Amino acid sequence: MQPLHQIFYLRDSLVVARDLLGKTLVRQVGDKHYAFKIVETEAYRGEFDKASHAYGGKLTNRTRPMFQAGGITYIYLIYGMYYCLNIVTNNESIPHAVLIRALQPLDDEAIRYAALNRPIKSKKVQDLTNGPGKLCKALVIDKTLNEVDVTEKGSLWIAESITEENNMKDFEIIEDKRINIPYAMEYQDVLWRFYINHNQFVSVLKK
DNA sequence: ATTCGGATTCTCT
DNA sequence: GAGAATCCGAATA
Repeated sequence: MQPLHQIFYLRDSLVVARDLLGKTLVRQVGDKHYAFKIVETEAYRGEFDKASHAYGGKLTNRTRPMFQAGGITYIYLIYGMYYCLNIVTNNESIPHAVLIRALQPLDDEAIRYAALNRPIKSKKVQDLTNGPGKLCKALVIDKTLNEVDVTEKGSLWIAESITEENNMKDFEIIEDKRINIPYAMEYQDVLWRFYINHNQFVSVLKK
């Protein structure tokens, strides 16, 4: 299993958000690997996207990672208590990013790791990683993993899909509005959220 | 089944 | 000082 090359990320976040579906996110701690399938994403496009933290090219300490070349993480704290994981895309100085909204554990090891770090009452496995805040908690992703290079093996990286089905893109992609961006004016209704149809780990289904 | 509010703290003005 | 790319439990219907 090899990391996706940086070329993959040097494109518009709208394209990368779709292409990341079915790919494998690897959380590496010590000599252990925990593998998860990416099943739901959202594209944020800084220049003119009012939902983006980098709207209008706004460069601050927080948004700085988005202005780097694609292939690194952008992680921020939201509502004072949850982290969100984004993958920066496009070229340097174009602040595009893809929010990872839901993951599916690919084996029992991954499930155990998630359950250990995010104890919940629910018996449903889906509830461990079916949301952007949930998956960060379950995979122990916080600000210390900000600006991590996901194109090389390390604490967090992304690989090609591990199953033939996903490599063939043999699944239907649903397009829908992004979640919880009421302040984004005309951009709150664009269909920039993508998820794998019928996947049990998706956080919010289209109405 | 759907709606509502509280938790909690970083970030920017 | 305001507000946030969320989650969960409680209340309502």
